[in-house]
Amino acid sequence: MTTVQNQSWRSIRSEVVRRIADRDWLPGQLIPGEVELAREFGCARTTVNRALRELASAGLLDRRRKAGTRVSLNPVLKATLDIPVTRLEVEQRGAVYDHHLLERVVAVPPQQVAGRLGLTTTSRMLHLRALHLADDKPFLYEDRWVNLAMVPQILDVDFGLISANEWLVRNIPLTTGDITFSAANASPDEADILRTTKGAGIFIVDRTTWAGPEPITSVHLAYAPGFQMRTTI
Amino acid sequence: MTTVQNQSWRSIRSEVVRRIADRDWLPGQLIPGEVELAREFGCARTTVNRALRELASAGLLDRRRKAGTRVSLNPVLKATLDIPVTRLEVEQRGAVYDHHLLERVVAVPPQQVAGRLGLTTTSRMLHLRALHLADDKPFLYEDRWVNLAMVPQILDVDFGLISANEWLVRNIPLTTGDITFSAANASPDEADILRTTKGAGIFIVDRTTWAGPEPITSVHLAYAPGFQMRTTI
DNA sequence: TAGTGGTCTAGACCACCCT
DNA sequence: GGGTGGTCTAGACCACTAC
Repeated sequence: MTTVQNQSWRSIRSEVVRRIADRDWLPGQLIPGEVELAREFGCARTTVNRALRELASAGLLDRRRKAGTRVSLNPVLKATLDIPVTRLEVEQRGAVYDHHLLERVVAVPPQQVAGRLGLTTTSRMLHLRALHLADDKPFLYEDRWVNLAMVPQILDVDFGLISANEWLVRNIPLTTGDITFSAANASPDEADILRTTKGAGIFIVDRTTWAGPEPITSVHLAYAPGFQMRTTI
Repeated sequence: MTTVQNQSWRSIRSEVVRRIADRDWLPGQLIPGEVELAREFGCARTTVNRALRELASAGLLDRRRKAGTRVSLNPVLKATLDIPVTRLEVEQRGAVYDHHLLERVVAVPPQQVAGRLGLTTTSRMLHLRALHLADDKPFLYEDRWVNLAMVPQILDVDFGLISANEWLVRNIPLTTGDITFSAANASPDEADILRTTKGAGIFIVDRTTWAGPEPITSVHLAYAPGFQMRTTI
């Protein structure tokens, strides 16, 4: 047994990754316990625990009390998407950001939107439609409903100065929600707004947001053709 | 000052999240140091550190030595996508999985593919085209190139038994890479294979995979219309 | 019920970097 | 220079669960 001294938890993590990559430890195989690894690496069990815990949360290891730690059989690929405010998304692409408010009206939302938000009542909500521009070209068409019962102060916001997107992020911290990504064909309206042709394949994001148990907003985003969302694994 | 005893790091995390949500601590604001919080919560500094570290990695806090810990000004929304093997993706939707190999040939890849993989040579690669089915309906069309210099043993695989996707995950552990999500209009070929109409909006995933410094595979995935990718924040 | 990982402690030293 | 977070230690108790 090789004993390596003065290893930080990162080194231990690397070594474990190496053993998996080199197939010293095969998928599904039980690896030594924390105590034994601590002996081998010449460090405290806490340090080994830190390394293995990180790898487990990354999906590379499966850990269970009493059962021990195994190399994952089906290492689920985890892609982390950073979804910034639209303004930053545009600026990160090296373009100049601008946005236009297309519609701002208080109305009763369609059944579909109310359902997504878990609202059975027919209470009135704020309906916003906006176009986000990158270098004066259409980038993203946003169709949003905001729950006025939760965010009444949004009625006073000047959306010429700040987008609803950005205002909500700044004023309603710590929201949870779900996101759906899909593809669609541009409707005539969407094609007109995004200055493309009807039927063009467009990238769609639907997001519903909650602050604790209370629904805040539901938004439908249609990106202009050519849009790509990138990430690294 | 309220002192709470016997708090686990999860409780501390919750309390910090509450203070941010309730705006006791405003975005950009410096929060108390670990030592002071440990005093307040009646626990060891290590425990506070664990809680704050997790929140920092979630993007909710910004931490710097000497500068202290601040509430993030622009909490970037982080969506984590779990990308399982296609077979599991289908089965998780409650459908029966099947797949057909459409083409399997060794050839020189087009310039675009070689470029993505960082290969300037015109070395031959394995070209695979396959259709993944859910309940006998087209689910995903896969167009893949595999670097034979790195994975020669893939020539012996019977892709009637296991998809290339699954074989690679099982036999080349620990890959890195990049993923691009986009929308497109189905080409005549794609429409034919996916049994849809030409021009239908389809969800596209392009993934290039590396094992350390060596390129392994580049794959183009076209999902059947109606496909949605979901996640929770 | 025994073995494994999960967590907490009290203390220590160090790296970083703002002032 | 000094204050902050980053990490490590040695030990302890506990929760879970396979056996």
